[in-house]
Amino acid sequence: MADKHPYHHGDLRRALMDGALALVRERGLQSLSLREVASQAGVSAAAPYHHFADKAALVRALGFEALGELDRRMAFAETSAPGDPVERLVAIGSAYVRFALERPDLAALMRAPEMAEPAAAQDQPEHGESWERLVRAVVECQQAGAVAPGDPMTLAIGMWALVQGLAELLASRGADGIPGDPSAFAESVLRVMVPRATHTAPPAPIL
Amino acid sequence: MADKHPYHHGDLRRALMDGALALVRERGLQSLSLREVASQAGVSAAAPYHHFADKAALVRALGFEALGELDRRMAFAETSAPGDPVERLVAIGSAYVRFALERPDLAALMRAPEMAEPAAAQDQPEHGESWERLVRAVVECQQAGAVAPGDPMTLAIGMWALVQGLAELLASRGADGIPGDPSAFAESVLRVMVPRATHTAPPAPIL
DNA sequence: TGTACATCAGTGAACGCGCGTTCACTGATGTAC
DNA sequence: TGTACATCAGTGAACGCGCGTTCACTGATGTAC
Repeated sequence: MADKHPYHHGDLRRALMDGALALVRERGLQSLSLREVASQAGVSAAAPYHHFADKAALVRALGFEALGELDRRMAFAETSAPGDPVERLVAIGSAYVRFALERPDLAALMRAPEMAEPAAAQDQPEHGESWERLVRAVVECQQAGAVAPGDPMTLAIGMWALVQGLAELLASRGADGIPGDPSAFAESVLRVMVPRATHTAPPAPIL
Repeated sequence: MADKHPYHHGDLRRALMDGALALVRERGLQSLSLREVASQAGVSAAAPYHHFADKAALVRALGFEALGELDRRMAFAETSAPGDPVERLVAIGSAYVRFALERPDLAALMRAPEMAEPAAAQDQPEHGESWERLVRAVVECQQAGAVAPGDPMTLAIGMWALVQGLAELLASRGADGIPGDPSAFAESVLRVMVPRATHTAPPAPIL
């Protein structure tokens, strides 16, 4: 049991997933190779097939883990700023951007082509819980009169797209010409871009 | 000359680029293969090397063409709505989304990893002209008092991210649950998300 | 107008590579009696 | 406590594949005299 190379690995499935994650992190999802993952785990090229049906299954398993991690972060953001729905919306969006910047490996896996295949359909719908959190935040902003009225879906899709675009932009172009911390910058962009209510004035003395 | 298979192709460079474009369109950038492009053009696998230094050079050539096409579309959008800067901004953003939805092949090539390599640095900076057009439109909106004041770069990056995120979202998730034409939907999202001026009231009788 | 020759744009065969996956196998483990 | 046996999780060799790229080559073209 204290042997350095026991015949049975112990938790090869987990080791393969961790190794794959490291590989994606270092060299990108495109150059993820099942053989390399196996050899990095000190195991033959055939061994992974006792734990995953094929390479796509490994990628899918990682993708769902990534979705879970994103959701954990967004759930935490949802508890912030209990009194201010706009700040909460910003926090939720900001959590997405931070997630994508800190864990580009997970962000890539989450959006892997394998995740869109019918084989992945047995699990999570659409964006999972995270999407619902965002919609909820938008609706609460509208109820507080802080954000433009209208179809909340339209707004939520806009926010989702914004946040995803920001993540990609900041990740790829690095911090070219952007002052300070990229995710702080993203938050300030988010704050500006939240579609505030224009026609419904602040609940102060106007009329 | 009227021979079906003349020894010299005529314009092999162009034929290779067109073939590659078709391949990317059909099966994605990831499965673009130089050998297949060559054989599809009816030419040996070595022939492309008389026209491109390597595969990356082909991809880069296509990427720059894609940037050109995007810029052509954005330039056209810039001429619309001469009296209304917000509508012009929406039109420019909308042109990006339409481009990405109509020509996913070009959109992918434009963002290909090869475009970020130092070898591509001898050409276009950042996003080329297109980016300047967007900044210009944002500034004009601000000058007209129609859009939130503040650093125009922040706003422009927000719009760019939004538009890119929308394109990706609509392209990948198809039109799941989205009514009507995706690019029309994108335009309506854009219209809602343009950060209108809130504190500076419309230039009407207030004080 | 004709010929010599440099240049260009192809060919076809081969290189070495890493990949996902399959197969028959074997060593280790755990359970039933 | 000991033994028989089913099951599980590995091995190692091989399959066939398509890839980017290099090489020495040859056919076609165009130019100088």
